[in-house]
Amino acid sequence: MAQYDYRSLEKKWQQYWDEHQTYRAEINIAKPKFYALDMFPYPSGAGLHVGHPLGYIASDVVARYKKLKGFNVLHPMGFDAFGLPAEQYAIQTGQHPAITTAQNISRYKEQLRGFGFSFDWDKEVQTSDPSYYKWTQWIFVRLFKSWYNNESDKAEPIDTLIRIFEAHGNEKVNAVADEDTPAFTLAEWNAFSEVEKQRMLLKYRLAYLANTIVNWCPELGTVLSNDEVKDGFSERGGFPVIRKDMLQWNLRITAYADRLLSGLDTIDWPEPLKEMQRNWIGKSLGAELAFKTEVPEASIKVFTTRIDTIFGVTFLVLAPEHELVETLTTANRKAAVTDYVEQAKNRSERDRMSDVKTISGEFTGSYAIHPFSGDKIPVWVADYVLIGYGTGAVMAVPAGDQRDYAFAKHFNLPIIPIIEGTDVSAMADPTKTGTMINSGFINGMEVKDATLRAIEELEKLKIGKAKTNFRIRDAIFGRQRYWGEPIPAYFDGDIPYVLDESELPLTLPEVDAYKPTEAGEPPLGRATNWQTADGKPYELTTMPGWAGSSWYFFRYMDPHNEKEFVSKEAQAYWKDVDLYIGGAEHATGHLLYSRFWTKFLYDRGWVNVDEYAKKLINQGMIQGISEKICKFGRLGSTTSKTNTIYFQNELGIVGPEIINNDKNFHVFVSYDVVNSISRYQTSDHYVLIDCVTNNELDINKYLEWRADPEFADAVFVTKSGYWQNGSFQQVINGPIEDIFKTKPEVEKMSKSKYNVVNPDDVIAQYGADTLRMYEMFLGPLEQSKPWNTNGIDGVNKFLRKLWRLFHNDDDQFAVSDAEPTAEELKILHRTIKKTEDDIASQSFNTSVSSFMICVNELSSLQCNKRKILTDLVVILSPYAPHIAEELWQLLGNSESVTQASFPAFQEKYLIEQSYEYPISINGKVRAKMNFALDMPVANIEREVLASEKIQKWLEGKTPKKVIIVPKKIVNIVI
RNA sequence: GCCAAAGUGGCGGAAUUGGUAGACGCGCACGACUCAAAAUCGUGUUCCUUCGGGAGUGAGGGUUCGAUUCCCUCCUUUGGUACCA
Repeated sequence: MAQYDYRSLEKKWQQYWDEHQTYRAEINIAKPKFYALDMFPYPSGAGLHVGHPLGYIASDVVARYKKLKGFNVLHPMGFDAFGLPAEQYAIQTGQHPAITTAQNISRYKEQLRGFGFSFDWDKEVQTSDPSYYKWTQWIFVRLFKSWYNNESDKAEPIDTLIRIFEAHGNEKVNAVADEDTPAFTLAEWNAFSEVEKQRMLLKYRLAYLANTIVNWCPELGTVLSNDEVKDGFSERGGFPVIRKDMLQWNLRITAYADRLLSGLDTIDWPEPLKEMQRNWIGKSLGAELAFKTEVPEASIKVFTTRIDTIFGVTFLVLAPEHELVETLTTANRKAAVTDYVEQAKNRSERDRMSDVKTISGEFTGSYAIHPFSGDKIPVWVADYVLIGYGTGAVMAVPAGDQRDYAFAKHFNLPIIPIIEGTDVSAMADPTKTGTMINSGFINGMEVKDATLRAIEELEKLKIGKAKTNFRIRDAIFGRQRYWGEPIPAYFDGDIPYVLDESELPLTLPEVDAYKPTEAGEPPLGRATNWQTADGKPYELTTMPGWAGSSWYFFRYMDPHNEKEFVSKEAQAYWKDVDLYIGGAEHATGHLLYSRFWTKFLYDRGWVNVDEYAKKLINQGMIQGISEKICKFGRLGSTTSKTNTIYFQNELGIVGPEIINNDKNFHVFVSYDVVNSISRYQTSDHYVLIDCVTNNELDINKYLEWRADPEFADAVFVTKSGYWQNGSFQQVINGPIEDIFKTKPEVEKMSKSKYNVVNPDDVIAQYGADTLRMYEMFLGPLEQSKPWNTNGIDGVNKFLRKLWRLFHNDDDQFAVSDAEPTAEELKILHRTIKKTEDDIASQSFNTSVSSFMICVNELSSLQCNKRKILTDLVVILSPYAPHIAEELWQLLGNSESVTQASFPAFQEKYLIEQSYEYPISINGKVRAKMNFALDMPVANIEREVLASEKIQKWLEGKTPKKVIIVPKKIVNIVI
């Protein structure tokens, strides 16, 4: 093999790596570890497109580099195999989702193999495998058997809570629990029945069952988490989502809100992503207080961040779903309020959001009592108050809050200014500084002091206290679906119990269909015998999609362990992820939940880290460029401005030349003439990207792709004529322009847009090494960019050039054993240094550039020195492993290049003897002069000023100042 | 609306702490080799220019001997998020 034949070469080495298990990672105490992790994919039926592997390539480069640097590298891959598409497919076809999933996984693995990744496939995990989800269920069981102790600020076994109850009741317990948890004494606890005890414990468990308002998607027949809902529609499928009150499994992630927030400061994650998580957690400091009403047992709790504005309260507002709405509504307001509440409840998320400007609400007829002034304050119900945030009720301060202001204006409620100098005649003033007025005992105070004083007073009167509120809600942990991990719980009456560890995994039962039962139960309701040995029914919902992905990074460390989810030894050695690469779209989903699970596992002592990923990089998305053509809908008669084509009538007859064609046929118009006829109805249609080059449609290819007789007579109108029946007709005088323009658009790659670029095709044409290097070369990793094959030839050319460095004109391998020259060493060591720096800062694109420069320079020096080329192959191998292996072998090495060590750059080759200084005068570069590096600054100055050229520029003036920055510049100021 | 990131040739994109803007690649043009093509190699390529030079990193202003880089105002794009009290 003499030419660079990537096809056979890449196949050969991929096989070699498999056979020799080159990338097997075993615990080795003697070596430092490095854990490079990719977000594992959901194996969709469409296979990989060129965008998916971008992050994998980057992590592979780092993994291979770290290995060369002497690290023991764990670089695993697996599959997030439970998911909706496989289930939807199963519902339609009756094929078991496990079969579809297995097929997709094997296709994915085949595709991934083609890239030459250094994955250790022995570590593979699949979340849908019972030997994996056994441990997902195990963690769920542990969550159920844990509570959150605010005193120790961590999760503890539920037994410790029971012991406290048995000794003291719950009066001294400081735990995270349901809002409605009542206080009870030791005596009361002991008097509880077993059912009552269990019901009470459920209020403390980290996995619990509760009535929750959920995002219900009727089309999908399941609930969705907040991050699965976009603008009131389901993320997958785009079906409408409504709010519904349901009994649901939840995880008490709110217990960890503060630690999830503070933990962000300890990890090296992208700042925008951290910010997203901070916003999602939404910590706000304020106060909670209760307003008494005329009904003795009904006091309204509100949360506010502006307790200083308490004297500006002129009304209270309840969310329509608020439990006190019914109690507080007076008889004469009943009809109106009930009507309003009904209407608000039935509105979908979408309606509510698109309609934020309409002000609506109803007066309940009741009044609350202002805690300080004793004034009567009307209580309203309005849907601008959300039941899901704070207490579901607000104290309205029209002077300080724009929404309250608008509401007050609309319903003619009073507005009391409470900060001196603010103007509330036209809008609210949310200023947070100034002196309080109209404010009773806090009059004359600054806002800051007023806040403290008001809280003090609330606490004294025992009607309120300072409170931290979080936006984050507990995570709903159940889906009414088949294809997920069964929740390992059963019911005795209405009390849930979890299975014992020894009974796991609770495997998915066979069902006759994958859709809900007639009675509307989840698909698991179809399973026969879905119950414990003594006949207690199992839970029918399965876990949400994010369950399996919340801890997989630990399983990779020890995937075959049947006794533990990860052994103590494996976890102690691999510890945490050193580099995690994946998309930012998981910011408030997977990346938050997995941090939560890690902290829980840490609290209970099963892992020894409370953050699992030290460093995270979000790779950008590679988008596709879709191409559209313009089709005419309705035709009339006009002359376009730029040419003489006539559009005659309704039938789609294009010009006088083809007026005799009275058939109804398709007319497409080139995009460079569309504007001149834009008053007609046109529509855009996607075109398979293969039919388009440089925004020009290949009409024959297009018709071939459509393969539809209806298109046989289609007319394609261009600037100077039209194309029909295989030939082009010119209809105007002048130069022929038969170019049919398409309109490109950068969008997400998707089947329906015909813009998917399959990596298999690119690999077949250029090879995996070219594709790997090209994806790295395309631009910064974090940035999203459209896929564009325009530059791929350049990378391929580079690899061929590299190959030729090792071969003579007759394509025979030929390297020289002569000693390298200083210049050659300089080129090599500069490249080594650059490669190291670039990998440290993840600037993979400039690294590829530096290789190109290196090879260009070496080949112009005709350098084929063994000593240079050996090191060059090693530093290139993380990017282009196949060609590197081949050249490494040709150089006479018996082991794989992955066994080599990364050459250290030597400063001595890089030291410059002299430096060419740009000489600038008042900031403009006017000349260049060479000086030895050790030349004193004073001497440089003297020589510069003495030079003729500079003298000319100075025009006889004396410089005010001469600035010399070593190895940078000489600047003369006149 | 709020939060975040980003605006540099025909294109993708470079530019350590402020120090020769446009590296590297694509594209384009010309040339060499060839009967020819492919491949390869070489030269040029921000714009304007009277060939002296001038302008130039979204717009405007500021700090500086010197600004793509720092500060202020504005514009545009892309993500995220929202009656969050």
